[in-house]
Amino acid sequence: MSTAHGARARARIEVTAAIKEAARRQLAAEGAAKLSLRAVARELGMASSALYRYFPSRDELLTALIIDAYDSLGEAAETAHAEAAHAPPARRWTVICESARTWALGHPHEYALIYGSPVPGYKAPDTTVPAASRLAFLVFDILRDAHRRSALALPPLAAGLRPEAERMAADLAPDLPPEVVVAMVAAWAELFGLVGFEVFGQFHRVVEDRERFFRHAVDRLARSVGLPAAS
Amino acid sequence: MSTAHGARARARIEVTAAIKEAARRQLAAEGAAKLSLRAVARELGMASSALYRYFPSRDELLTALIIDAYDSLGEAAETAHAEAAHAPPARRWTVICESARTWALGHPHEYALIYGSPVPGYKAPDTTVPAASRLAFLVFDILRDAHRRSALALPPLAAGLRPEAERMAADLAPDLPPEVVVAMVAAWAELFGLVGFEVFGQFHRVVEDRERFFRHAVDRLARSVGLPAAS
DNA sequence: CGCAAGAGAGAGCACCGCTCTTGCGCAAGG
DNA sequence: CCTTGCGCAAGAGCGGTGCTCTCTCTTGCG
Repeated sequence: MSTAHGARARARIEVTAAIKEAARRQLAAEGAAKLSLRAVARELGMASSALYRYFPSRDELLTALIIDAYDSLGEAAETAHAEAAHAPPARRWTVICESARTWALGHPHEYALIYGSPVPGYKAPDTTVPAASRLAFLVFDILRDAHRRSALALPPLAAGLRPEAERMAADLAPDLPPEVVVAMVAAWAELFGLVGFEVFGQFHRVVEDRERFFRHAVDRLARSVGLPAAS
Repeated sequence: MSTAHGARARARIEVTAAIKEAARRQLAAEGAAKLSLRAVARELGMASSALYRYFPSRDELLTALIIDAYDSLGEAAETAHAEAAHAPPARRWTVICESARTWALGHPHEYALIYGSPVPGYKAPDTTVPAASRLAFLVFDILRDAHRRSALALPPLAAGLRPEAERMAADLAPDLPPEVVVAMVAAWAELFGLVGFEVFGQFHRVVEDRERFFRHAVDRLARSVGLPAAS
């Protein structure tokens, strides 16, 4: 089905890639809301209607860009993490957080696409899930590793939250203590709160030394999920 | 100039309000990106060009909606806080966080407007700052109160961050310890990470008992800024 | 080598933000 | 009371959008 049996198929793949590339360029320049099929077509020197041979709608093109964005972020984190693979868990957590921040700052519009306000009327298809999960896998791996070495302090857990915590753990990481899973999910959301505030300019005139600030906050997040202090 | 000398001025005020209301309705239905002057005009039964008598551009209308959103959120939080004015600081923090979450869940599109991805090509004017500060004032008041009662534990602060911490404290709350200011700003961003993830659907199939989860996370945030445990 | 399938072009629909001009009607001033 | 000036709405129009439909022409597969 896929593996280029034929020049036709190969040309199709190339044009598809060119479209995505032009779209990504436009995304970076203007943002998702201003992504325009006509402008992409103009840039490629083809009629706007011709694009519909490759993407059935603007939304489908957006989906492709979303998946690419998740993959780009995931790959950035994986690469950064690989270099610190043998560092202590807390250090690996920091590395991942910082690579996420760096990626987000370098690709603000793509970040907005995946962690910003959802595009109204657009429902992300399940196709995006695997790409979106890459980062999470990485983090849970770190926690599992720490847990295996018994280097994980159990965060406190409100009594009333225990059933939900156990449900979440069963779904996400059955081999980790529910306390850790809950703390991790919260830290996850909080991490993207920090990154989002910075990327979206909410720290303007508030935080100046953002790198250090982020590093500090992420350190404290690590502690909140039970990862021992380290740097 | 302003104070209703004449039916003319009053009509103007009413029409302005009607436009904002219709726009808000459309915002809730379609999102900020799809907010269209023509649709608003259609809904009000007037020519699209007539709207420009009231708002010089779509962006100005957006600005008005943004200010209203900040005010609406601020007022919700102030009302909730007033009812708990004499509770211990940690409780007041919880109340504010929960009112912010409740407001955000009830006004997702307005939330996206002020804490989501920035609208491309739109630069928020300084006019929005006062409205945006209402919530922050409230929180700093709580911290000041706790500090006055010596009920504030100093959060740890990375040595390298101290200069920045002192700069931030001087800018934001000179009467609070820099450690607390830094922790508060981080908690602030983290809070909106939690709220944003919930509002934008990122917790779908991950967290089910979101109310309790949020409450738990916010409790831990309180502790992270030095507010003593309480409920 | 013939021909169906695929690719692109172009016109057209309904919508968008925004501008400029025109003309109506209200309200205050003489 | 009448008139005049101004606030306001409307309409046409510009350049843009996503998307559809039809038509032509190329191309590479059987």
